[in-house]
Amino acid sequence: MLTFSEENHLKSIFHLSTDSESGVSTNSIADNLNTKASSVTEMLKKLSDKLLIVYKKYHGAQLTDKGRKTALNIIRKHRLWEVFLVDKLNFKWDEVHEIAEQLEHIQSEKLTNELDKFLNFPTKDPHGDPIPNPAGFIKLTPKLKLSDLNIGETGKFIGVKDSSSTFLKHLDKIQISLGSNIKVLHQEEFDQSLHIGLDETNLTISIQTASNLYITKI
Amino acid sequence: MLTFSEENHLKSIFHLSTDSESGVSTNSIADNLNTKASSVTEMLKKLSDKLLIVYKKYHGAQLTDKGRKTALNIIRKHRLWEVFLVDKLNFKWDEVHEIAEQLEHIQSEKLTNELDKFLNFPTKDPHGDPIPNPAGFIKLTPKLKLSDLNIGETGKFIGVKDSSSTFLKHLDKIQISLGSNIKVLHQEEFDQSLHIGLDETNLTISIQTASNLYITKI
DNA sequence: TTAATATTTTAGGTAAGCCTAAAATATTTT
DNA sequence: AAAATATTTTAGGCTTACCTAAAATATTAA
Repeated sequence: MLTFSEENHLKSIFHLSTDSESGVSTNSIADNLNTKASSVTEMLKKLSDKLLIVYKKYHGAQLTDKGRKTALNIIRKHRLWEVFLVDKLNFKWDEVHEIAEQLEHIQSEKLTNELDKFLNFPTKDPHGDPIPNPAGFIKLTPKLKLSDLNIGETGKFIGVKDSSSTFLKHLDKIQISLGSNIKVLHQEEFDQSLHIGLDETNLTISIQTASNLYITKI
Repeated sequence: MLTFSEENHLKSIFHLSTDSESGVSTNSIADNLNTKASSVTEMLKKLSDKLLIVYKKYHGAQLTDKGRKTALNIIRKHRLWEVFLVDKLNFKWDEVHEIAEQLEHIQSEKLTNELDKFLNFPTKDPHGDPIPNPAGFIKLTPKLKLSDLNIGETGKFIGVKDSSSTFLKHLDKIQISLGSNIKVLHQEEFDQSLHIGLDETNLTISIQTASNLYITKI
């Protein structure tokens, strides 16, 4: 049985691992969890003792198989609860993160699996992120951003990099939603903003927005 | 924002208050929460500082209005989640308590109220206990036990005193369920066990069982 | 390849929430 | 109403999870 703090550290290490291949740095975890490096060091020792990570002083942390499975189970719960909140309880996609952060720590394998069944075995959460299966398998899709496309190319919007409420509300406002097909028409030299085609309309989005949209090429 | 431990103490004081009118004793709270009297004393001071209870040294604790509202909100969440687990996720009534003990601490007023709506505003949990409304109002029914009936009287089974998994499974086994009409036919002198009529059949139940069944006279 | 800088760890401190044992107070019995 | 007993509080300790500041190590720049 892990504490909330231990679970949060594992989750953080998992998320930061996908970006960088080698060990996850103490500072990056501290930033991610809004805590201090010294606190993270302590926790890394503890997680290492529990065989959830491999930790070499001054060289960051990497999840063991056991640690990765544990992290994925927490992420599974987080994402299933998000689906529940949006599909069943009328929450908007920008309102669910904080609540799921709490719900992801509820311990009951039966609960998780019954919830999964009740929701009809969803494969993605409301932000387009894949939901791990009970065995800890997750279907990772290549992380191509809209800002990576060349002029003239079209992508299908499949997920967000930044899932903050602020960003999600911004997308709602400009009416970009999961599944939208987006064509890159032109890029401004001055500020790299992109003119895009979305359904029947054209609009301009900032490079900051574009680099937070995951897409697949069409 | 209260800690889990503070919430659990408030809940405990609420439950113990219904039995005894005056202050709830330190020891009874300690027993209820599987902790020690000295730990409870510390917590009572804290809750008193936060104006959630009135606490006089050596004379136990009583909830203030604020404390009672807080306790009832936790109980509301607990019971709504129990309904969710049984009605939507196929849990049995003896399996939900431990999970609801975790879920009751989730903080989100919107979540609680949307859950309530999703469940169609239930008034009772799976054990027959009333669910407080959002304002902290609860409909307390007089706690008459089956063992209080006289020979020949009939009662409708509306709730359990002991909601342990062991007891609930026992009721399942002898096929007594919420709403059953039970007629007291005869009492054994030797061990006070009761012969009862239930639907078309007769059976014998121990006095321990009978004194854990809440009923209303018919 | 040494010096400057950045990162990480260690050392030592705090608050919450638990504990045991001893002291203080209440209650019950004689 | 005093003695015996039970309950509650206080005192002092422990662990977890934080923190700051100083020391150690790694990385980058000159």
